[in-house]
Amino acid sequence: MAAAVSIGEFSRLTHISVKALRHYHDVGVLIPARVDGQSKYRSYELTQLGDAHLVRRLRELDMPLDAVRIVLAATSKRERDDAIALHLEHMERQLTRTREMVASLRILLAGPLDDQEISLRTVAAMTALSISAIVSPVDIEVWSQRTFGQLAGLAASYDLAMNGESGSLFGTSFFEEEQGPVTAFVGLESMTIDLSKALPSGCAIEAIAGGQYAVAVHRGPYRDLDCTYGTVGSYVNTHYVTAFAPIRERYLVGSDVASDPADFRTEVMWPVSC
Amino acid sequence: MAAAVSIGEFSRLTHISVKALRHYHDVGVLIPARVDGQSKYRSYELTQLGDAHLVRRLRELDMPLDAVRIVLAATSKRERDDAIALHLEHMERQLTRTREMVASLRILLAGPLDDQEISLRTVAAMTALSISAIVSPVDIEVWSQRTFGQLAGLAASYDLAMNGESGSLFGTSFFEEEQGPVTAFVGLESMTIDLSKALPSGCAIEAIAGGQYAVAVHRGPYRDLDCTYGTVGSYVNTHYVTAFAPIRERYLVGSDVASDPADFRTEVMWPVSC
DNA sequence: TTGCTCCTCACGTCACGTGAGGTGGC
DNA sequence: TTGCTCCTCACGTCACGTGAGGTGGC
Repeated sequence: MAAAVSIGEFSRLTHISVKALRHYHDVGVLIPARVDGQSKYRSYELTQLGDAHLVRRLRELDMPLDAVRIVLAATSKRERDDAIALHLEHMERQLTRTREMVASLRILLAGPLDDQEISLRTVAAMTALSISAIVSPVDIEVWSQRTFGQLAGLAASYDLAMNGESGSLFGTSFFEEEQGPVTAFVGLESMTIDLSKALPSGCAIEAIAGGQYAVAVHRGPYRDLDCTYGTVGSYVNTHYVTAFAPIRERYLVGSDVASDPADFRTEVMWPVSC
Repeated sequence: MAAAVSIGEFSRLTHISVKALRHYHDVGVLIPARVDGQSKYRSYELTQLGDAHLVRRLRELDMPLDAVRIVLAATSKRERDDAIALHLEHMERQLTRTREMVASLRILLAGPLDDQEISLRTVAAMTALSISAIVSPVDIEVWSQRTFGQLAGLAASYDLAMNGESGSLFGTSFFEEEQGPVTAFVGLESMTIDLSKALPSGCAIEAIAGGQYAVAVHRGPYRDLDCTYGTVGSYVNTHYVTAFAPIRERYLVGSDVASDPADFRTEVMWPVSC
């Protein structure tokens, strides 16, 4: 039987506050070895120190308590390491995002971009291979990467000739409610399409509607798209009226051809009512 | 008079959710240019886009809304840049902390440290120059840096000969309640001390009590002190009883002599009841 | 007129922190 | 016996998100 200590002593041994320890007990992350039935005093065994030190580190890295509980519950060392590695990857992405945002902030503070050229364009309908889903802005970059990869793969395996166009449609709730319908599509050569093989669920061959759009080219990483949205949308709101249709992006230069996000070029297409 | 748009359109123009925009209105961060008296509909002017884009970036960088409000309220560009620079510095520290914690995690997962030698020591009282304050663990590193700098400066200007000892005392609430009394001290040569000049408030020449301690040397960054605390404290709890006295740290090798935290050496002194 | 947009509560989330008020153990 | 430690609520914090239930404008 290992030696047991009070919650206060355990706090000093782990550098975790007493309030936090009680909370970890409540949510089942660090359960005291014994709880006195009468006084409700908690006692911790010294063998729990390892877990506690791990919890402190994971929490410092902002791992959610649910994930921490899973790590501690892992029976094999391999399982545990995997769960942690997953979180570290998540943190990597976070760090990248932060770095990008700092860069983006510096650009914004440096002053407005050069006047962006805005043109009015009438776009015809197009046949395309598409995948749609409910996506939220925080996930959009990863989702797009994956989805355009899938689209290319599908087009190849179904022998569909792409016409080089690629774009996305965004339902308004994507912006207004932090999650909404997004359709990623690649245009197809207008040709007889063999659908003897059924497409996997979730993707479709469909007509992407045409319409009238105000268009500006966004240069740089996707993080800064809001500025170009502001420019194009301001223009439309000043001179025309926003039409009731999804906002559209058209990818001219993306990560498939440029390695540096600074070189990306994206057309922001804002629907205009005629 | 600039063109005005609805909250939904402003959301699409800024990539800020409608709920967030309403919240920013409530807390006075982004106030709509007009609010209809009857319908309570908010309208935003296109001139507010710049502020909104800035808010989005600052929030992505986790700047608190109170700070964001201050940035937007800044009248001069210089004032604004200063407020932002301050936050970026804060983020730098955050990133450093995260990197350190990842490293610390890897060490912890690599397995337990070599058996640490624990010795029992009776320490005599010592005359010291000290500064005390209520500090919380998140601030302790910065506070210690500053305070030991001050102590060295004071000792020099008051012609006090230091004996080379430096350490800190931690009240239990420092660990248990995430904030508590901390005393940083440097030992003085026992000599006649000239106190014709009064010491600045907050610091004192006092006797640091002696006592019996279990001691182990912690090697490496301060982030990992919890492990050594666990080792020493476990030892005491297994073989003795923790005494009612502050926990003490003694700095053998710190940032003044070593540039790499991996080379730091710190004695953790756990009070033992005799 | 129908839907869509917008509105205001009220409450939930996450990981604790902050007291208040009370008990147990040496 | 006195203080100290520990206990359990209940509520606060921060920045929104989640409905519910209702109104306004084209």
